[in-house]
Amino acid sequence: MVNHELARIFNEVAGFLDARRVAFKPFAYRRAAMVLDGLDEDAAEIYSRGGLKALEDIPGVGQSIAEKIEEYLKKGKIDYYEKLKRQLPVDLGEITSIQGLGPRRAKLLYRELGIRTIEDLEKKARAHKIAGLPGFGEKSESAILSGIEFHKHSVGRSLLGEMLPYAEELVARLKELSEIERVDIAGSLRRRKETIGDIDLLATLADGGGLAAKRVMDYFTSMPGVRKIWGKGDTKSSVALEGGFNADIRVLPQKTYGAALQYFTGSKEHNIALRRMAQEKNLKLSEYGLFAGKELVAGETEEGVYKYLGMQWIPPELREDSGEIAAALAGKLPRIIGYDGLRGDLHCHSDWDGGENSIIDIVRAAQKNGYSYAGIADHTKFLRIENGLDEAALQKRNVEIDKINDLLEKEGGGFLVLKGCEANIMPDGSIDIDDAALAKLDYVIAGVHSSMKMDKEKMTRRIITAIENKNVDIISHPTGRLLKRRDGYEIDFEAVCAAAARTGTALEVNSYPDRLDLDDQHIRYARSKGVKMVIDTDAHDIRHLKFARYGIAQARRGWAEPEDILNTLPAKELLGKLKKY
DNA sequence: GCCGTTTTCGGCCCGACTGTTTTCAGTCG
Repeated sequence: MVNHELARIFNEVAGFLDARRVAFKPFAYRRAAMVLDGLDEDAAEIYSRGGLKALEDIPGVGQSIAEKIEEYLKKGKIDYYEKLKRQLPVDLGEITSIQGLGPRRAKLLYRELGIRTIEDLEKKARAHKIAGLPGFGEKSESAILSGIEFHKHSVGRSLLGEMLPYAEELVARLKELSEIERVDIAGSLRRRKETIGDIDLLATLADGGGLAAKRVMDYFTSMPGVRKIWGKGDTKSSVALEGGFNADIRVLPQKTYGAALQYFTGSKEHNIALRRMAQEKNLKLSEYGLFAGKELVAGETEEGVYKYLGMQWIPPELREDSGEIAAALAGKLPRIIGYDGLRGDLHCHSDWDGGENSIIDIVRAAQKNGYSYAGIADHTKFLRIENGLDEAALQKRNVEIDKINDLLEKEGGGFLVLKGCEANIMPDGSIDIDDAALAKLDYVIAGVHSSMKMDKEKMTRRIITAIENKNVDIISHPTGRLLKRRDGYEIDFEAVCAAAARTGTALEVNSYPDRLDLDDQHIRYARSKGVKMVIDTDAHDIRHLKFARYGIAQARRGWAEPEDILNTLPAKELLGKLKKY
């Protein structure tokens, strides 16, 4: 998939243009990057299918960008981008990933101090060369240093939402090989952690011959997208892929495949606890099987291993040594929500607030997804840049939704469009739009989108005030974190949960790949306090509806059962469970 | 650079916040 790389390049081009104060073009390049990133079809396929014309049919891609994509596909690089990079030889993508640094300041740092990379930046900041530059002071310098610390923790890990589709593509390709019987994703990716270090694949061979294994290794190390081969042996190979991922494959014997899958899925802590337990029963557990003395007693399947140890099979999402082993021994694992457990999405942005798709397009996509309702939660007026709707516009949109519901009824019913919004929680906890307008909606989502640097006490009071608003049913992305970019705002989550439980306000599990907010720990705490949740995608494009599985994964990691998640219910029951006033 | 119920040119990308400033530039959502 070249889309990801193209998106990265176009985002960087936008940054270079920003640095030179070029107007409007950066916006165009960023839009094209965003669309490319969300595309299902590879740009290379689109081009081979329909040439430049087909590329220009991509929303946000016109003649100029289409030609640059063509150039990239033919030459592997884009002259315009290379030229911009020569003129400002700075790793813009990296530097601007530090909070508070954008293209303009990156340019200044290069001109004044020759800073090109994060390493340069850290050196100069530690040497106190940055405070004193025009526009920089003591606070900027220490903010840069703490931004670098944050960056170090997240570097080298990729988002689940980037990695999983890529890994699934690898699995599909490997399955085409006649030598291969079975391929699985293992490791933290199988456990659906929110960020992933690398892709671990396990496979068994159809006939088990050594020659077949060699062919699998040859195939794996010469796949398109392989940038570098770290290692290549008879049963294990390791490669670096474009996009910065590493992937490993191991070929394993069928007889003990389950034990290997268990071992390589982890987590390490889960495995240590499991091995200790096995030891107490005079058994020995390793990737080669479960042994009583020298006799192999289980190992062909994972289920067999767990069963022999006297416990339920544990879903990979729970394997973190956080109580799942005791629960499995007692036969009391939670009946966690399934990946097909949602009946609708309550957080879709339509073209009314600048999203990509019309309401009817969202309906069709949601129907295709097997949903029985879609909630349209457009931004409200405070968020001007997101084209937030004011009272009058919201009312007009409601009329359109009524019309669409009439149409759906004529088609035979069975699908409902719900009227919602994603309102803004102002610094004092009030909502940016009139109560009367909110009261006309089926439900109201409210979220913090501004003034995020409040202290903990103020931010907590702000969110609780919103929770106590009789019109607010759901709090969106409750902690505000952005993976690999910034931590959430400071809040007293226990107090927020107490208020949510008291008022019957639901908290959102936002499925957007860089949010996943609430996270697994928060979900687990919230459900322990009886707080209801909804799993939403925050889709700005119908292609984002498929992000739901990342939110579901997070909920599973948080031990959530269907009863904890309101949008596992049919629309009528769901509306009945939302806050009453 | 893209786009078109303002249609092939002329709009589009606003407003709050922060830190550095005494009136503003840069960043962010």
